[in-house]
Amino acid sequence: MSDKPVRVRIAPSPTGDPHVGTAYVGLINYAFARQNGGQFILRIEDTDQERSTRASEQAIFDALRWVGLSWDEGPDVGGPLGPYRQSERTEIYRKHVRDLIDLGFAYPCFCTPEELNAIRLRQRDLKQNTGYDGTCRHIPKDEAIRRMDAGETCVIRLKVPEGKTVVHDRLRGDVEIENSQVDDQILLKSDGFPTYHLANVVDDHLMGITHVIRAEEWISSTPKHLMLYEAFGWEPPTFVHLPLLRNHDKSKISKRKNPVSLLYFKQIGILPEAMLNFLAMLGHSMPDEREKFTLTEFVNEFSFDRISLGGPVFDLEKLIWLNGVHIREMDDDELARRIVGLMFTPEAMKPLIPLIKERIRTLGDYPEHVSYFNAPQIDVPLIDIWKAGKGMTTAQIAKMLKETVEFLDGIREFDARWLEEGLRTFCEQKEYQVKTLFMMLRLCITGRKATPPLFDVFVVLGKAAVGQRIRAAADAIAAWKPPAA
RNA sequence: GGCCCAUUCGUCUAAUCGGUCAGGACGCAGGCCUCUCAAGCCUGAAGAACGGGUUCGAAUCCCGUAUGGGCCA
Repeated sequence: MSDKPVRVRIAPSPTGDPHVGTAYVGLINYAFARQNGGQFILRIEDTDQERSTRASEQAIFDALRWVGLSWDEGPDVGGPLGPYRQSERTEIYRKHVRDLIDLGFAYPCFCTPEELNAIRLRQRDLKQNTGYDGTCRHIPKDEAIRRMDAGETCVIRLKVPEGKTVVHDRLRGDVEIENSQVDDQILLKSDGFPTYHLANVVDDHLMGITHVIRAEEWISSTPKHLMLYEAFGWEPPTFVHLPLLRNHDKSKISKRKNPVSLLYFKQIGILPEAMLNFLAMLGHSMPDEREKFTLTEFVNEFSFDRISLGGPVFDLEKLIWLNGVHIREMDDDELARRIVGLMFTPEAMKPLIPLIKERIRTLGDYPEHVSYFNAPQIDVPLIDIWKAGKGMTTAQIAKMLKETVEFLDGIREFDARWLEEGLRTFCEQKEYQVKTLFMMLRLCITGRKATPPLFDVFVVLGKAAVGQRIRAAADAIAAWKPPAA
């Protein structure tokens, strides 16, 4: 290992809500950088033009700043080795791919989707490993370049050599993988955009990254990255593959089964320092086993040697407990400021006002009308939901609610008119009673029978919280027994 | 299905040179305190995936199996 100054990075994709996993991996990278007097870099991986948005990118900046992680270089703060947005670096990737072709480590592939599909089917029939069979590898280089320059549609693939590749992982030791297991990975897509693997390696090298600290899911693609370093003649960084955060059933953490949006945790009133503190306890422990600590303390004590490799389950209960500890130990004035900042700033209150204006008679009525907006969980009156079902079994109700969440997950725009129309159509198709479903949803997300218009409440609450609450209610009702008649 | 990673109470974890009644925390149960509810304090139930080895001695090292997970398809 060299004694170059430490430079690490996180590279989130700006799709959807800012993810708790980004904060987790960010925290470890941040701690390692700070501990070693190095730099922590934020790079935006927006090569998926379809799904990336500027709004999502901004939400990542905001969420990381909210938890208290700051970066030394990034799209918004600049830096000497930018640009830090991959969509602004496509020329760099194209040049490097050109070099790879010249050196014989990559080749253009003209196979059509139909041909690729045929290859896959044939391999499946023969019970071979699936993967590109290397047809276009054998096209002579000058012919291939001529066809490519003539504008024939193609992708550029990595020419995986024979042999095996050893990944030196800081936490797991040497991991050997046969190169025959590695596909001739696409490096550059036919639209001229790079894939993750290429962009990642090129950027990490050009940005002087010394340690790639990322989630375990990347370990099996590391051989591809190593081959690229080798092909370019670059020294690879140290790889550190962190355990993956898990749902309660141990699968990789996902929004279907767990709240994962940092926006959600903020909304229900998790303190940013508690959020970070909690994440720091997953897969890592302090030498004295203390559970409450600050970011600075974590930076001082963090060590790769104290990381445990079993994928930790994200336990919301414990997060809420820890948050309570932080609240109790907080200075009164500070706590007051935090509550005001969360609930009573003009910006935070504004969306709630139209919903309650015609329902309050004194200003003092305000709190009871908005109490469910920032609640971490709703005490769902199961008996009322059951009664609203008018004879439906709890299993039927749970099924209906789950289907509704799935429907909501797929909805394009989370806006009141759109939601109502969508759900009415949904009821028609499924032959559910509109009134019944709407009352149940009201009970699920607010715990009450009387509320402002349902879909206005949906919009203010946001997609993450709505999905979370309905899911929780569905689980609760499924496990509940109605009273005997 | 192929490859890879992992495996200590339900959950987060400790014990890093093999010797511990396997410790702590969340949650759960019971109790104390108390106008209620929290908080706080006390007590309790709860764990080494399984099978082989190595060793005087294994949670700890090795092998196999199982289970979970990830990636690719």
